[in-house]
Amino acid sequence: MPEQSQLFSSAHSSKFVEVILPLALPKCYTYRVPAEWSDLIEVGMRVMVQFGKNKLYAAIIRSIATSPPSSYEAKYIMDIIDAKPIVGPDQLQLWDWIASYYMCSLGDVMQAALPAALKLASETKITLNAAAETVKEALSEKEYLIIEALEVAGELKVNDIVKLLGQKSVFPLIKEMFEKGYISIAEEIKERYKPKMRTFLLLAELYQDAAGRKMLLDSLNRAPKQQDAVLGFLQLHKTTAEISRQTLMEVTGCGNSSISSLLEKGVFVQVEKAISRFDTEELLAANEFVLNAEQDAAYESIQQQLELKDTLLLHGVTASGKTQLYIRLIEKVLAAGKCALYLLPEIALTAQITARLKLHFGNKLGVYHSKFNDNERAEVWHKVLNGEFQVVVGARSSVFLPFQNLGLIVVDEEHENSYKQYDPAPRYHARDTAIYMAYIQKAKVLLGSATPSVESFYNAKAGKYGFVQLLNRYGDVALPEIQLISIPEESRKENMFTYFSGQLLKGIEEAVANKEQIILFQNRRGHTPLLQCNTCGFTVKCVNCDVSMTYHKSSQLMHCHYCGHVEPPVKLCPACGQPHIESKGFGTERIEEELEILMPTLRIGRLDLDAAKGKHGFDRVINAFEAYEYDVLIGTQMVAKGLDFSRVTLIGIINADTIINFPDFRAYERAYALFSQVSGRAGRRLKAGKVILQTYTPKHRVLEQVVAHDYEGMFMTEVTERKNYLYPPFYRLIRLDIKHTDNQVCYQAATQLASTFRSQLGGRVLGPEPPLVGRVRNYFIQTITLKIERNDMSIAKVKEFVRHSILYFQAEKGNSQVRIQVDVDPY
DNA sequence: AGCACGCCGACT
DNA sequence: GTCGGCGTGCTC
Repeated sequence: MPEQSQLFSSAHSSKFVEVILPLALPKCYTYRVPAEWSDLIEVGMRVMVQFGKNKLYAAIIRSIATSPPSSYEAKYIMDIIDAKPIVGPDQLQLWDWIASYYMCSLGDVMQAALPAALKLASETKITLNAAAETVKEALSEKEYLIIEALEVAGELKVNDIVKLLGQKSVFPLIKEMFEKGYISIAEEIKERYKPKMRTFLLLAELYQDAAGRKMLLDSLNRAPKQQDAVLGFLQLHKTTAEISRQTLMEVTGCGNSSISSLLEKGVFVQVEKAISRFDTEELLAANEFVLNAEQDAAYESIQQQLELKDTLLLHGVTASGKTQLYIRLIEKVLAAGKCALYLLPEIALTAQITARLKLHFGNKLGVYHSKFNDNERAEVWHKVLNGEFQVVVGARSSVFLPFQNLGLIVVDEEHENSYKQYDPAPRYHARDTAIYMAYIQKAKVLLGSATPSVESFYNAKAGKYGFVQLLNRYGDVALPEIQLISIPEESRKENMFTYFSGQLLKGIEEAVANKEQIILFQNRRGHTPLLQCNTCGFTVKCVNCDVSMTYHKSSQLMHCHYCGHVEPPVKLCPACGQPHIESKGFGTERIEEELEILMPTLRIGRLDLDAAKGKHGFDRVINAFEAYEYDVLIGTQMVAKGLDFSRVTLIGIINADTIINFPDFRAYERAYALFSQVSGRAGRRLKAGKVILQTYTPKHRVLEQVVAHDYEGMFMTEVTERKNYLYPPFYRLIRLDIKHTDNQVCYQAATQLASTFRSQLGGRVLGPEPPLVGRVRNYFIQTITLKIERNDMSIAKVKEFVRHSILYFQAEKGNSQVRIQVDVDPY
């Protein structure tokens, strides 16, 4: 890399770019652009910059200035990566909004927004210095180790050396070895997006006409394989303009060597070309569906209301044909020359819905979610950018795709909490982000759900959103009948067989006899979630987290579901040494095991996070169930989401209580949604389905509402509760998690912060208190919750105050190791 | 994030 | 003494 300061030291008409770095930094940085490049740069392009000592990053240009910064000398950008911007001004405006609304840095937003292949960063590579002759005797032990490893591996990363030596600070040593001339150090950027290449064959000029072809074929009389290849080529050429080497081999069945000979003879010429990763050869004719009268009325109403309102809630019972409405609306948007985005919760992004949309939109449709690899995601990004994809179905992160003229965003299953990102910042809600993006691009938003979130339903009722209902299932299939089973009562009647009531077992038997299928729902994976000593009461906990270990039968190990730590199961109590370890509670594996014992001929499949592991694990189980290889599918939440099996007539909910009793203000809402959704899996075609719901509290109001399919009833009671206890939609919540490896330090930090907040916000501050799981991955946690009323104090002011308080707190000595996470609108 | 610098305890 | 850990501050 040339010394830039010398190259460009006389520049006088340079421009200055303010860039976003893909790091959690509180502000943006300004770099100088060499004069000869100043006409090339545009906002939204990536530039390569050096940040700090020697790290290189691809940064996004946020703004361009013509005068230099006053207080420091700006470094030069090293390169311009893009010929055209990869994000538009609308995207950058969205990033700004997210950073301020969700209280995170622009760098965090950039990390979430861009597909990995577009985020370049250098990596320090260490190689042997070929010029140096190392005298092995003169080396220290560590130097010797490194050089030996380099001789074997060729190159090492800094992290490799950390591992090799088993020590943390490794830089001084590397620096010293570099100065002695033993090694070379280079910052390497790997270009991560690679277009997919394919080799195509062309027939040489000489053989283009009939005479030439005849001569060619005659000359190959003694090489029948090659003759076949040429004949095959000519045949294909009638229908396809470009013939790849691979296709020709597949079609004619001739080998690599025949084609190589033909290339050598100059019959074929070979060219490398970039091709799309999303070949949609099988563009099937769109199957025409007709909207029924209710859908038709809904369609008209949606159109009308969207003239006046920007967002509309479509409340449609399961299987009422919402997807068909979405497709019609998207078609209309496309006809007007605009784009559409169809958001789905990650887990529901199954082949089923994607295939349906593909049928309608063919190669205008892009699919975007985390199961795709880096290159595929980057390709979707580029195709949205150049307008090839006018419709995208995707999970939450697709709100970041670089659309320029969105007409409609559909947020399907609007109530799903997986729309809220929790783990790395930005902790954004894709539904709310979509609404903001639609506002930027003057597009409309359609929220759809059978069980809308209380917030959205409230907004609809209040007239803020448009509102349309679909109250009947498509084809007038009846809603499933839900039967509550009281576990205590059945136990008294001795009608419980381990976890199954007599009614449930009978239902399973009947369904199997009718060649129908059953889904059993148990919202807990693994075999035994709690191992407890019968003698002293000790429970086996994770070494890193404050949760009990779950025994998994499949691995024969105890797993921590929070940090992934595994251990062999204990035989003796670690506290008292007695061998009386008792298994308490049950997960999907245990249900499977017990059902196998009760009904040995049953064909049972299981679908949970463990079974769905691997790239196609999920699809494999689903496909097997669909192909009737199982009678019963046992699963967690996963079985509830958007799957559609025609043979399923019975749903069993093994135990409703853990979900209802979850300590969270949204627990009832979530329970209602989950049970309704699981129930909706039953009887989607001709026959009405049945749901057997086992519980310890059959009189619970939420369960009564579930049985009555009374969404509005649930909504009304929830709204009252929310109003009384100061929760959304009446109040806004901001949650702060304070984390530290030392419980005492953590508590003190949280207390200090809480009192700072209280000085301004008074009773709006709750806590600190430890959350449900008080320690995760060796970090103790304290939580502070802020409840801010909607109409009084400006939320922006509160956020600014909180941000300042945190900044001030962390600048104090001794607080730098305290981690503070802010979660706006927590879920 | 990642790297330098400075302070401090535990070893040759 | 000095090596290596940890806390702090800064990066255009």
